[in-house]
Amino acid sequence: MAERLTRRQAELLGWLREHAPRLPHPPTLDEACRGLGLRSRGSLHKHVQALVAAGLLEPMNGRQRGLVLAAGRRPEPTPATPDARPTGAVLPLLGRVAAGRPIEALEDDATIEVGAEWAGRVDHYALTVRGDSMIDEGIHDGDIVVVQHCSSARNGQIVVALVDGVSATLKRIEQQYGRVVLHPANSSLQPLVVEPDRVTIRGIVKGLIRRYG
Amino acid sequence: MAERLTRRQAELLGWLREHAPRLPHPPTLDEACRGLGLRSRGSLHKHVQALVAAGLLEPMNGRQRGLVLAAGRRPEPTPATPDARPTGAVLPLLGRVAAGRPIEALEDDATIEVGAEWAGRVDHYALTVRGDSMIDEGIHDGDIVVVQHCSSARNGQIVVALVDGVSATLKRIEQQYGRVVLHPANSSLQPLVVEPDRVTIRGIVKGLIRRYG
DNA sequence: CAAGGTGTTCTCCATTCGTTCTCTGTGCGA
DNA sequence: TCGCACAGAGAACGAATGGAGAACACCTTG
Repeated sequence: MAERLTRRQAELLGWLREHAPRLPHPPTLDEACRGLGLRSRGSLHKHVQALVAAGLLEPMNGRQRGLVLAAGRRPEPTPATPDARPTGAVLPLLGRVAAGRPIEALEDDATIEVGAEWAGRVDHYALTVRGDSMIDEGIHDGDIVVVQHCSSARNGQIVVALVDGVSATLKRIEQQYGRVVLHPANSSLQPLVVEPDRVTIRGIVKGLIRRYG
Repeated sequence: MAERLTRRQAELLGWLREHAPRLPHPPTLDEACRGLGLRSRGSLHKHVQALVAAGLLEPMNGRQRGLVLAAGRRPEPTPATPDARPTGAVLPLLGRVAAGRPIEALEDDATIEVGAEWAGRVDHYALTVRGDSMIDEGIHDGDIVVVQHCSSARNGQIVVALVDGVSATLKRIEQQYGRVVLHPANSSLQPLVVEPDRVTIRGIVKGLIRRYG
């Protein structure tokens, strides 16, 4: 029973975990074949049987569209990868940052799980990006940026900046003598030039996470 | 009793849940037939009986307009995903993908730690992006893309595509009848139009990770 | 009463889909 | 080199599913 999954079995399991929750009905073997790039139901069926035997799939018993993940009774925490338990980090997701508006607070204790490279960074937090003001930097609406809380920055860094205490924006910063230029990365927007004491830096963008549908 | 609903039974149930509350009377079998695109009362009736047997519909007992949802005693709790895994995941970092060149293999067992949203996705891997061919999509040189291993894609998705078995590229795919258009997201590059059998899809881009200095 | 609407049951049919089988190929270790 | 585990293709079979249509019983309405 403690059999190790083969590569293909693990791929099938991963595909099901990914797709099954979003499908209106459990998939057929043919659909799973297409999902995995197979052409033969029969081949896939062998992998299905192995997963059923491992307790990871419900027995199909001839039922059509019977490709259903076993109910969670089986702990079996993701075998497949014999990984060295790389605990990810949980950062607070503080809200949204957009051009021209303050950070909207999200419902409290929203969090996002990020890669382990951010583990232990207690001075980091995450924001959801609204708007396209940084699109030329590849920061799109809906992306999540990882921000290090920090009140100063080097020129060229992308910062969360408050102007006059409001209007949190994501901008590339350029600090010159006697003035600060906040560059949007969107050719249809103008740089903002303000006196240094009107600008508050709230953090430096250190990472970006995006998910595609 | 614990039988799973078939596709059609589930569709009928969904139709009833959507429409019944807005109708002045419970629908007749014929009305439900039209709603589901059926022509035969008899066929629909079989599905109705199955739902009655499952306790999801009130027994009609010959009553006219007797198609009534069973009283809400059956909440049918969306199984959802039983796992709330707060652990990060390790994906293999297979190499680099660029416009016009095959995937360069990296030294073996290079890995990257990603957020827990990718945990258990054994069919996912990561690639480092080289070049600017997708810059208008916000995918920059040096970014890391998370790719789901997959051999087919829907139009509009960003895929890792091989043309003639070589030249792994990151492109937005558009599959038309008899041809495939691979769109770079860079206004200085032209879309690539090829026959479907020359294109091999190696995966679908599902996520993006960037780190700023 | 007749007519039409409606639920019920039945038979017949087509397609989908799970299952099993054989055959092939590949990589790996003894 | 052989054997074995893994992987895939494809054919064939039968069960599950889904549908059409006819026939009938019951009811309401004119």
